[in-house]
Amino acid sequence: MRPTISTVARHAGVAVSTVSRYLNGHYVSRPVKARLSKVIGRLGYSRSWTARNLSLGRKGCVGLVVDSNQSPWFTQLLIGIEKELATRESSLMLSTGYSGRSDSGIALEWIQGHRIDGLIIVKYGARERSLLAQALRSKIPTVLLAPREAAPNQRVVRSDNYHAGVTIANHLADLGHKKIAFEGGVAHLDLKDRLRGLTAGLARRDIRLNPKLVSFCGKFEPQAGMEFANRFFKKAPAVTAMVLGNDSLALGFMRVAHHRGIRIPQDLSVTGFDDIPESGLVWPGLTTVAQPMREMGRLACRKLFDLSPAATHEAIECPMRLVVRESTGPVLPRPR
Amino acid sequence: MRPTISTVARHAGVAVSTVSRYLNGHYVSRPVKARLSKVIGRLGYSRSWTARNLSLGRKGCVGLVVDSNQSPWFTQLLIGIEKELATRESSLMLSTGYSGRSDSGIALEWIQGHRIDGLIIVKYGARERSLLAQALRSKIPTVLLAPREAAPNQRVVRSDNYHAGVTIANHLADLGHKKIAFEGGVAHLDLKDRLRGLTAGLARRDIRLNPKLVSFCGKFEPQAGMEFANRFFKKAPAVTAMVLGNDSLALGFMRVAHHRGIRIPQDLSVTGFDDIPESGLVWPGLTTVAQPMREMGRLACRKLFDLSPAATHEAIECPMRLVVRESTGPVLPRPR
DNA sequence: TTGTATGCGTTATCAG
DNA sequence: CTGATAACGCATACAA
Repeated sequence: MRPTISTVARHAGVAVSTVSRYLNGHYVSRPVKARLSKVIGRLGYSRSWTARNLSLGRKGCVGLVVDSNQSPWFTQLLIGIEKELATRESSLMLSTGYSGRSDSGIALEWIQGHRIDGLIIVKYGARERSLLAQALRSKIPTVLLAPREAAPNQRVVRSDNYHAGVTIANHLADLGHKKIAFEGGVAHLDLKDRLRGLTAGLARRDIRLNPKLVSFCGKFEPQAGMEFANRFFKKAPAVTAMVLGNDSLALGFMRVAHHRGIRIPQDLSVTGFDDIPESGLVWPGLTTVAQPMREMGRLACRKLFDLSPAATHEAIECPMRLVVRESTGPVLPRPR
Repeated sequence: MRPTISTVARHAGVAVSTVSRYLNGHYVSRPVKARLSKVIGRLGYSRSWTARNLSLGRKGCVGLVVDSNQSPWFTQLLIGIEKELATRESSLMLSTGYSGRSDSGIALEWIQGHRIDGLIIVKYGARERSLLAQALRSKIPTVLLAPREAAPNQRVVRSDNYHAGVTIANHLADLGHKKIAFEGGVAHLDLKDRLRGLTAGLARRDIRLNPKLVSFCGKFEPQAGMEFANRFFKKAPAVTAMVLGNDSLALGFMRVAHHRGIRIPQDLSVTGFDDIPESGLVWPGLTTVAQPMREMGRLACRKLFDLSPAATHEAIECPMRLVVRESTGPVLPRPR
């Protein structure tokens, strides 16, 4: 039998309420304080969170919902969240969308079972709509981290995709590129912003992004990047730089390029978005724009616990940082 | 105010105990059953896990402790664990070892705060010793997933590293390799097993692994693989195949190889262990031996809830699967 | 400053 | 089959 608060009370010869007050840093006389400290140490007592939460009417847990295929994103995000959560005596409950089902069942049960105080949904999209609806109905604070689609009047933390696009535009323009193609993957909010930024950034440098060289293949996986690459190289458009909608696509694209003997960046510069760990691992390393996942995780927690009305109205936009590696280079005079 | 069990009882005109019995599938008469079903649906009632757990004297949560730098491993592992946990009305609490501290503070608090029913420690090593000790003291069932060091009489799930080594040995021998080098990274239990298997497997094919070509650089990161590669290529030993202790090292190694113009696999075959996602993403793809992480996660949960004495004595060893990609090829006649 | 009493939402043990 | 009632371990008005 583990010692409970009443065990402590008995051993110290006081009432449980006194112990409770002691534990919560309220009024206790010096001598009693000393005695309790001793008894607690001797018994190795510590509070039961379950009981404490029940009494306080809270859960001491926040839920995190994330698609299972986001592995690279993931770790950084977790670190940020955990660090912030530790401050709040709260811990993390996790659900990856493992089930092939279209809804996020586990998280729904969290809500219905009153197991969480708040919810963070990563990359909110169609599959998570019913989840968000349920959270709203149950009045569980929810923040959308890098949502894929708009959700009005919600707590949102995202990265500044528009300026990321501008950044890529400037980088490529600086290197002398004028013939540029874009393949975005899935036409989500984020991706549209990236494209808008790219287009605007290039325009500012008097470069026009040919609409015929802009596409969305509808997927995000490296495999999709490979398939796109095969189509792309078959047509072999006169292009000196290829902008992919994210790093996964870009890595798949580069893999095929190597296979076909295309030299990067001499024959073709390639860029991505996100800066997943793999991007620094391949050769040539992928030039990309990094999302500050760790920071975003941390901000998501803050916003979750921020009950001011402003929280649900002002989205936080984190700046993305250009990471120049070897996959981009100056335009060379000789043709491909 | 959310409906509680007594709200339901009142609306249905029965006692709370009856509702409880209904909820847990015990004896209830047909008419009452029907009435309760209706009332619960109308009220949108569902049980409070906090209260339920308190009453049942359990926590409804298992803790997962994992080093933060294991990202690739991670997702697969989580999927396996979650799937199994869902069966047991239990959910997952997560802690990555973010803090630079040598102990795993968050998990310690879980134990002390009685927040978890069980604990899974991934890659148990020196940093987790105090955590395991605490878990034992508190009698919290714990399973060690792919431990780095031995821990007698514990629940253990690992992969069969010895046979993985043998598998690599056979693969290379089949391709005609005789001059083989090995760099293991950190000399953990797993790595020693891999080396033992490799050595034995090669010996069975009458190939001797030259001890001078066996090393442990003491790290596991791609960066370490890169540093090792630089040293390796400076000495340029007469070797046709390089076996790295894990995929991260191998990827770092290959990156430098490319950079130096070494052709893989024509000039040098390279293999790793683990099959992290990146290994299939680079070109050439890395030949490696896959750990069935998903399955291991699932087995870890099973073992956690298995209270038979056998559980703590027989370690589960999962077979690893050879994944042949482009980084290995036959030995070519012409020298480097 | 300390003790008493009550509530948090369930489950389980009893009688009836 | 059903209904009181006592746990579960802690927090907090309120009274002393």
